[in-house]
Amino acid sequence: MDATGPPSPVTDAPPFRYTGALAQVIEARWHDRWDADGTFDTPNPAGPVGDAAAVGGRPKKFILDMFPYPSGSGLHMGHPLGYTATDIYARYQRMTGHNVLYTMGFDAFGLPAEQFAVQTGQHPAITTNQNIANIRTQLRRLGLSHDLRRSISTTDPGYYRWTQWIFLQIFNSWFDPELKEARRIDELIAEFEAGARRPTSGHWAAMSTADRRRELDGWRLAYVSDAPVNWCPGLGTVVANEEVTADGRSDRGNFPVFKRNMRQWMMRITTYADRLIDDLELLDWSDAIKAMQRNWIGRSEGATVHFDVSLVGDASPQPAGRITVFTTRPDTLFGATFMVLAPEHPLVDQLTTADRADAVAAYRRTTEAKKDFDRQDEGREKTGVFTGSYATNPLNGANIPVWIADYVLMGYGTGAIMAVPCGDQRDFEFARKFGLDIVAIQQPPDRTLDTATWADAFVGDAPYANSANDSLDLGGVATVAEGTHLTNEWLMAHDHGEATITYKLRDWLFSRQRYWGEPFPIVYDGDDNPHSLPDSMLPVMLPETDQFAPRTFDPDDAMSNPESPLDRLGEWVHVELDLGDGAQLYHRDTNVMPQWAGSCWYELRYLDPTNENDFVDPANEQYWMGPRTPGASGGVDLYVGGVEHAVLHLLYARFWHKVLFDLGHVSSKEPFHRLFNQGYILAAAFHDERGMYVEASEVQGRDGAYTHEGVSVSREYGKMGKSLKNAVDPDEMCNLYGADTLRLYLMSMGPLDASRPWESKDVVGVHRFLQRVWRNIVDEDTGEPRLLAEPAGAETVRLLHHTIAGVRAELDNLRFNTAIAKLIEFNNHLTKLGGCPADMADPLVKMVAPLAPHAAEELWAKLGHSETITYEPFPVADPAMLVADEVEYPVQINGKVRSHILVAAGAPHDAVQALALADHKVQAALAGSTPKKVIVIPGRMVNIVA
RNA sequence: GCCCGAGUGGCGGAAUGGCAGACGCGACGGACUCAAAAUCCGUUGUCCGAAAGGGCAUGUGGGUUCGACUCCCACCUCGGGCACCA
Repeated sequence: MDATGPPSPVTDAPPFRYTGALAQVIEARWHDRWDADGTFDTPNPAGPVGDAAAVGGRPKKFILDMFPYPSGSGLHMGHPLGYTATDIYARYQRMTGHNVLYTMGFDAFGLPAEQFAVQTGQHPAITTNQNIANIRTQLRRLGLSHDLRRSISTTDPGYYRWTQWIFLQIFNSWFDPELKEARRIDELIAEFEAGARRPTSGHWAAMSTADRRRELDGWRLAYVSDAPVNWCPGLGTVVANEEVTADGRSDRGNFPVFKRNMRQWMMRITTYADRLIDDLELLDWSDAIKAMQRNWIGRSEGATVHFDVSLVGDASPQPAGRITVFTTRPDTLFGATFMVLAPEHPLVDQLTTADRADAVAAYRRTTEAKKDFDRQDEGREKTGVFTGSYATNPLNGANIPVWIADYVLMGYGTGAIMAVPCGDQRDFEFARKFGLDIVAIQQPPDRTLDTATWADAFVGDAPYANSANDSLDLGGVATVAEGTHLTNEWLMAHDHGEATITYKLRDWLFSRQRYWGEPFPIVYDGDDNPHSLPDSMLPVMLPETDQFAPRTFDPDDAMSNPESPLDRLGEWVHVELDLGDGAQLYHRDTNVMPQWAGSCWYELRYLDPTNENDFVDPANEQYWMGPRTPGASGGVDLYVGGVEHAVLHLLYARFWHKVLFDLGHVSSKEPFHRLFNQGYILAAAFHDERGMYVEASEVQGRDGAYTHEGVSVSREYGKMGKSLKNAVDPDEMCNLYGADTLRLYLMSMGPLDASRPWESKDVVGVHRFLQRVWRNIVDEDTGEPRLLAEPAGAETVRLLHHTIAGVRAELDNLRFNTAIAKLIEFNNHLTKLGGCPADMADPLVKMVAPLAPHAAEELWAKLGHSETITYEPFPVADPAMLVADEVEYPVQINGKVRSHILVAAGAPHDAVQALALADHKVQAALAGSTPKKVIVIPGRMVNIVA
């Protein structure tokens, strides 16, 4: 590749020139100093690291990174990108008087550590700790101003004790549909006992203990369910919907995933669907991420409609029954000319007539053979079979055939649809293929009502036709919204349906058959009823074993069954406990929690990392997270991380936080008030003729042609990483230039939220900048300060204040690239003066400090200061210095700049106009003609309309 | 198909509706050097021109405006997300 080498070993360079080598000496010195002094320790209002006096009246800022998974290959360049941004912001906030909470933890449970452990035979705890130690070293090297006392790892029993505790909070809660919030299960029991609420079936007083237990389990926010889940034999575990790719494979390992009914833990996240959507309004997140979350939750308003149908099943002759469908267009019900059920719909057996039995069975076999993702291949020709049964259209009494087809999915809505071929393209195609009726119920512009002439379905507002019965007439209705409203009222009044909202979001599958995760704080009695363990028995420690490999299967063996590694540990599984009814035998839950569990609440533990009595002291939570104004969300002030967590971590964490809020454990409605998604780092990647990637750093480039070991290769750009073999190691960059240069380069590449291509040859630009700042202040031969004795002139002072105002504005808005550009401009000006005037040095170094903290600390010390620069006040621009005595106005004629005039600042409109018209270039351009109009924008420009 | 976002020099990028191209890389010229690297100074959108100066330029086509990279409409291209979602 075109990577330039290091600034080559300098033999005759001045001894105190700012080189990569000197930078590393300086940086190591300040890392030690910061550690020794506890420079970045941040006081809490309460608890072990509490110091109310130190907190004082300062405003707070909680600045958070998405914590890393401690991979064996260490940090990749995307980590320093986000971490540098938050560090700069944190340092800037400290210099503007804020009490800043900024630290880093490790999301250390999960599949890769376990898979590595299986490969090497080493316990995952050992490799995890080694990796964490390695990454700590890397983070330290970057000069990140973390409060190290607050660091956590999700694998630490002192941490996962509280993950288990929060799980039990959720387990022992239910969602009150009227109040739309979680409440303690005790309160539900009290409501049942008082008769204030009726159980789903029966009367509480008359129910057996077992029935009561079942009833309560049906309300819990965490529950065991025997529902269809994603079973991945290749991984040997079930996985969440969010972990299955669009083509039906596991996002880790890329194995096939099968829908199977299995007994698993679920979390009732669906009860929070509306709040998860509505509260997005309170958040300072990008529209893109908000849209992704809304899209994933998939709220869809419409109606359920019940169709009477004759059931022909042979079990017991059923005179009549009902098929319930969901539709977003109840107003088109008059046009429903047939119905379609998903092939696996439970009513299909009963609906299939004897003469259709063979055809239906054959069709169901073909669809079963296909995996979910094959069925979602859009554009595929529609397939389906008639069941032999008919339903009645409730609006017009029409007898309409009931079909089954795989374009209807069991997993959405009710698994059945009313087909309105005139108004739905899929139904239209199906009707055309199988010769079913298509009745127009709207009069589209440019079409006749004869649907035989239609090429496709019509969707939109248009006058209704064929849409009236004795009690409902859509004749005069103009819009879909109004038609929907009227139809819904009719359905309600005639007991044929009601307005309904459905969601794409499913409940969260929360158990995994792995070893390296949090054990469930749950035991089962002899009847397999789950019991929560009391807080005093937490943490449930992950048992020691050397058999941590999960049982995996042939990736295509859909009928295999999961076997958790913990199942094998009989001595751990079977326990005698006294849970209040005397000592009894129980067996433990042998699942572990998914990797997302630990990251659902880690920001809260940072607030109070060593608290043994509570997951966080409420006083600390209120101080750091609490809403500052009534109705606000509260939460972390700035959360920076990659967009890849848009619907996984960010949805799960919001859900847990909301439960904790409802139960009164936190004062903030949302965990992350402001979210900023950094862009990806891209880099050139090279592949040979076979499409195999080659190590990008070994590629030679000449005249736009590239070779690797003599073989011609092609260039492309892609996300920097191992898979494209184009990774650049942060440590390597630190070795070449020092951490400050790497930080500046990462920040100067472009806006933080944009993806940007890494170009190693460009790094030298910001390195030269630091070198010039250094040289303007320090003598390269002696290492002593060499400031210009004479004070800065008016122009320099004015530029300084412009720079201060600009840099502040850029840092406030995370626009680090332009902040750096403004500093370079100011420093270039000083360079032209021949050095830094004595009165310019302090403000310059302070402005550099958040961006390049090590160099700034060193310069600050050389300028005679003994304290760290960390808490020095950031320079403030003098407004008086921002206005010039004279302003240069561009003078446009018809929008094109023709001349410039110098005008005293604050000159009146007429004077500016007169000066502009008197300008000789303007005179020449006007050539004697009289301007039609002259526009003067004060302080900006003049435009003459000729 | 739907939902986000982006198209500006050779490259990364900068511009509250007000002088397009800040800042950096690269390139070119020069200084230092025996030489090279490193460093420093200068030039650098493009076309015409010796110069002064002028023409053309922010994906394409329209529009609003005294004035548009910026706002509106349509389209094209690229990136990201979702998708037989009823």
